[in-house]
Amino acid sequence: MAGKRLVTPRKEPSQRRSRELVDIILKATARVLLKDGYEGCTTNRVAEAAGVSIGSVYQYFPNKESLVVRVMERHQEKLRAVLSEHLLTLQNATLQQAVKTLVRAMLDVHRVEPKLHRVLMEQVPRIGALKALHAQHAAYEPLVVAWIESHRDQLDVPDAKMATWLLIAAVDGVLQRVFLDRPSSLDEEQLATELERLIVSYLRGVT
Amino acid sequence: MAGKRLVTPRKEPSQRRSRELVDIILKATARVLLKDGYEGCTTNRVAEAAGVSIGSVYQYFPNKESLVVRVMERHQEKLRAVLSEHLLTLQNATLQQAVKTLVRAMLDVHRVEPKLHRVLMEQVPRIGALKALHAQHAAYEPLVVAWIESHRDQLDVPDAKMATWLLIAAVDGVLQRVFLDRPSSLDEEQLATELERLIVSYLRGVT
DNA sequence: CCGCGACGCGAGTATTTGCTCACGTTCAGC
DNA sequence: GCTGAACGTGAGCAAATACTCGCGTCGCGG
Repeated sequence: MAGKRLVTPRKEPSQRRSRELVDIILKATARVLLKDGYEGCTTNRVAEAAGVSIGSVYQYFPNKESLVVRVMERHQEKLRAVLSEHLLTLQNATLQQAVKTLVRAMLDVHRVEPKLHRVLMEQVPRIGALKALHAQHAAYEPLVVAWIESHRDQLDVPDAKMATWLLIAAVDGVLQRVFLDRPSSLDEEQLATELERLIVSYLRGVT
Repeated sequence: MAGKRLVTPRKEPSQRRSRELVDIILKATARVLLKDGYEGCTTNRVAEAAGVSIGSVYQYFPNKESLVVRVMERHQEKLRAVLSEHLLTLQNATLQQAVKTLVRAMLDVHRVEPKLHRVLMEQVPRIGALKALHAQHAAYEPLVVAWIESHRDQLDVPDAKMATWLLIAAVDGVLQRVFLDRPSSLDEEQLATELERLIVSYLRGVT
């Protein structure tokens, strides 16, 4: 009988006023997350920050978790938009060019509302939405695999799937760290160059 | 006047019985973390799991956070022990050998109580202890930097510090991911080999 | 203009949480 | 064995939290 926790809205807003309300609530949630972190992000505080009654919040969100999940989803939609835009340009590019645009793309992705991104990555305990994030990453994998396989002659990669997984994990790990510690001494341009070197070296292989 | 939150014990256990008590409490905390996650890890539940009065918990721990912090610290002491042991062997090793032992070392590190490790990494919101972890990583950086610089003739690295930072971030990111998703299809031996390839390629450079 | 459903409100509730404190128990030194 | 300090207990408190519900308001089809 222990039903799962709902994260879907309990009522779909139909009139314009209510759709705006939902937007206001979500923006307030993001603000509270930034200001007070996840632990301090209570439903009452969100309602207050939104200038909205707590009852109104529960009209469209079944519980606290669903609020944060929706904020994450919205954020990731933006990220995906940015990434997709870049990915279009790498159809017929050289190895160097392709890697370059990919690295810049991922750096760009992390520049979308970096503070919110940081809080979401850093503080939000792993709620369901994180699986969605990994699933999204996984969605891009076949693209990269295909690209690698179509350039096999220039590369030295025994297992395209493995290489893809490894590269995505590595690059993502690096970016994660850059935007968590933000070592100010770190020049972003240099970082990009080195990341490119890392990827190209690995793909080209050595004897 | 808003004092910082204490994480140091409010009273040092002096007799043997009480020292054992502290140990029991910390082990119970770890168990509860595993079973109920961070959110579900309440002081009352920890006391119950330890078969100990809630009052006894507060005799040695000033608040809930300090419990988790101590668990993290203990865990990391173990990790550091494992890593240090491995690092001793790479004084005068070839590039290939050194990288190999390093990769194995880091894989080994993640095998110490992996379930606890996962919960700590995944669920524990970033409390003070995480900074300690990064500081610890940073502590090993100079070692690697020195090693790189002493092997400069065999390598192609413009900036040793940058390269070190990047490699540690990348490898750590990969391992993080391995032990979070645990894609069972992933052969650990193959992963180690590929990680070595990644590192060696980057350090050797390509034209 | 009317009526009804969607909308918005916020005081209030039930529960949970971290934590205290007054009191009983064990231990070490004499 | 006696004594005082260290230890251990758990009922219970103050505060916070997620969430409800009855009521007033708005807006759209007719």
